[in-house]
Amino acid sequence: MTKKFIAQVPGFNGLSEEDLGKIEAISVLRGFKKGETVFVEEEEGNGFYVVVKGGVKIFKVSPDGKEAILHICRAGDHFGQVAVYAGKTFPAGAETLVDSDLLFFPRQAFVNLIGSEPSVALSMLSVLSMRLRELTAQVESLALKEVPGRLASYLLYLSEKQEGAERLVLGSSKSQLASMLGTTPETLSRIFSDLSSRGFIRNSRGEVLLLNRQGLENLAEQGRFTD
Amino acid sequence: MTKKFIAQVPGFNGLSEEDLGKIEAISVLRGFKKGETVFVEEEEGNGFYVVVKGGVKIFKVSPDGKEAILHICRAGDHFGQVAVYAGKTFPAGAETLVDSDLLFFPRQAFVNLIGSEPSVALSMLSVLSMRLRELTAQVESLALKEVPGRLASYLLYLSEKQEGAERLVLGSSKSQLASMLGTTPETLSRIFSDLSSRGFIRNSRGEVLLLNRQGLENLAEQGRFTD
DNA sequence: CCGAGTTCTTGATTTAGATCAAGGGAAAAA
DNA sequence: TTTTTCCCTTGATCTAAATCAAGAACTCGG
Repeated sequence: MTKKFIAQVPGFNGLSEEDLGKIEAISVLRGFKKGETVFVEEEEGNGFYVVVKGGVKIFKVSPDGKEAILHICRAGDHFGQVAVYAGKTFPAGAETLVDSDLLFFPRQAFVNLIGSEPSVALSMLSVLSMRLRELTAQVESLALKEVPGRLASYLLYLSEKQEGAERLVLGSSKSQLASMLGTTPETLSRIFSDLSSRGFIRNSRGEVLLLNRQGLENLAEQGRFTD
Repeated sequence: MTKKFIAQVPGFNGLSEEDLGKIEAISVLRGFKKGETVFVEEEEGNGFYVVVKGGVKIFKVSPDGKEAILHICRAGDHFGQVAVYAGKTFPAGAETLVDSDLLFFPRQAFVNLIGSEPSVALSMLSVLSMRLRELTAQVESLALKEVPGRLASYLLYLSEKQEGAERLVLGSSKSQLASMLGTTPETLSRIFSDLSSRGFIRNSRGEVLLLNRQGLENLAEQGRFTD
């Protein structure tokens, strides 16, 4: 039953029936209510997770309570692997945004599996590499782009994830989005209305309509308005 | 001859003599002059590198010429692996900072090796995971800390890499350091003199003396001055 | 359908840091 | 040594974005 799901998870797809069976055998399904903590930063990690249903934010908090969201994981996304392969602690915290089902993979069992199934190892290397690519883009955004440029990049990224749709679902509150882009809700709100008045987007109830993709691409590329 | 070196590379150490021999067999040693391009962003990657001697900066550039340095690789560091395991292009550019010797590992040969040697696969997962942890810290710094906090974090990180020394070698120009911290040379210079006048550090010719580790740790943790 | 609690927007003000603009010093070349 | 070049520092100004402060608009439980 979960095997059918596992066969479609990025990083597990393309694996043999046999591999899938072994993966399923060691996995544990866990349900979480909205707002539950999956793990906290610095916690010892004895396994990693894959989202079956729902959403999980991966985040860091500063001593004065400000939050930086590193990633929002959706169905099919892996998280918490770093603690499995290196060090032992999670580099960030994880909390569900909505009621969610997660598959848990215990560390030792999964490491054993990798040891005997090179195809699984290669898949995991690929998953980690893609995450690395995304984090690289995030550092680039924060270091080189102004907030409007970061928002444009993010909207285009979302559109890509949603099959290139012009009408896209934000899937997170504006405040959370602000935390992902390294800014505040106030600033983000102003930039949304600026982009709207420029005719780049239209924005209503958690949905955004891309009206000028070219303009957004330019803004994302340049990192700021060029006029 | 390179085998001796390989045996000490993080990610390869701890492997059997046999594994090391196979790794050596597929590696190619390449020499680079200072300032040479190893690869450019978006280039197709047909392998990855390990620094034997020297230093390599991994960076992104914005259209208006500003540079964000993601990492400076030193002896023993791996780079360019993302292109081997996922996608095919390098997510950032790489250029030598000094005359450098690099070991190159061709994609297909290395993937084959991983397929037959699970221990190598686990080592690579560990290397990628550590990189992920570092990038996570970088995003946190950029999103949550002010420049003085980022500098403090970086100095402590360097000190750790240099066996906890109080006197540490920056190993890069102030301008490069500014690019690593997501700021400008002017701002960095001001912050160096501020930290000096507060008695936190002393600074001369590429060396920094940590005079108040507690103060720096506090600054790094808080992300800014608390007075 | 209504009220309580969020979350979002808009406005006024402040501020960290970028930018612009000269100097000053150390290293490399001559 | 002297000159050239590059990098670093210091100063003055400007600006993107944070912060502070109300309102307005959704959301949800009753």
